Amino acid sequence: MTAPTTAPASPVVSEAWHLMARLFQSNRGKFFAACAEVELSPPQVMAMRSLTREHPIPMSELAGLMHCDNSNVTGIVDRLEDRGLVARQPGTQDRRVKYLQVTEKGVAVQDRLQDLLGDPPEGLLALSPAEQRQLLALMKKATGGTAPS
Amino acid sequence: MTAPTTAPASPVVSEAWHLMARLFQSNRGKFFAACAEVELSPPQVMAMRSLTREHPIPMSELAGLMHCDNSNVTGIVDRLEDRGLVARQPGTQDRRVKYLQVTEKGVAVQDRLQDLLGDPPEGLLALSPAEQRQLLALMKKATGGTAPS
DNA sequence: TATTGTTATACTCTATAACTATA
DNA sequence: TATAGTTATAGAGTATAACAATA
Repeated sequence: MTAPTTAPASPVVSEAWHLMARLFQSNRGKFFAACAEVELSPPQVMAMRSLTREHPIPMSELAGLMHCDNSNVTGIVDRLEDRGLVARQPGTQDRRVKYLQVTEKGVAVQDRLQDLLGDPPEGLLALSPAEQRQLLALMKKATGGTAPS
Repeated sequence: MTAPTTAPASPVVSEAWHLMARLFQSNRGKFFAACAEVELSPPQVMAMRSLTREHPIPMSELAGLMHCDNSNVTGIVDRLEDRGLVARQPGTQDRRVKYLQVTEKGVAVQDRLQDLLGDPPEGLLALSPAEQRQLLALMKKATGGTAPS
């Protein structure tokens, strides 16, 4: 990993990336609307979207996913816990770590967020079925190296 | 616009969108690193990325682009102006509006940010030239409806 | 001694409402 | 009166450092 094998970006893929970025940018309004809908701040929503009912993770892992410090997560989780959306569970092996358990109420919020945010932006729906399959194949290849965690 | 003509999302395009979102998510680390590099906060970086030297825009337009209130932009622009990256220019026609002019120093920061953030993520570079052209064609179609402003 | 999560601090972001200066 | 931007205020996010409990 010391020598980045990164091929230089061609103008073609650079423009494609730029347009992809635009697609995301134009989708941000939907994200803020969803935050307002569930009455959570954007970081709180990102936290809820990072957690799963099946696989509780430690505070520090959530901090990593959110690209912020452990100390920030303390406050964010405090507020989510105040609302009854998540619960801290001390680990059985290492009692320093606290696992984040999504509550029933939290799962309902997650489902609502999925309804609000899961659908692709309209631009993608304009693609024909064949083009949609093409796009999926390309994205599978592009994310193939990225482990699905 | 009252009857959304949105076709229901197929599983195919939904999965494609999900993978696109993952590509963006895995790119966020680069964004925060770029913020640290230029010593600006994420909102300040977003503001700098929203402005152009050639086409100054009013404060309120920047607020719209950033999906936040005018009053937030006041503080963000205050700090950018303190650093000499932008300048407020009162409009000649309507002296209430203030146009945001990027300074020389601001352009340098914009160029640096483009270096740090303009390149596509590695996953896209793994695509063959033919696939890259395919992706570009798809993105052009998907963003075709979205006016380039 | 090292690590997980919390607390303390200072600064920034955010929404809301009240204000000013223009129009 | 309406609008563009500012100011005031309170709550939330953020990085950093110091700290407690545990390992």
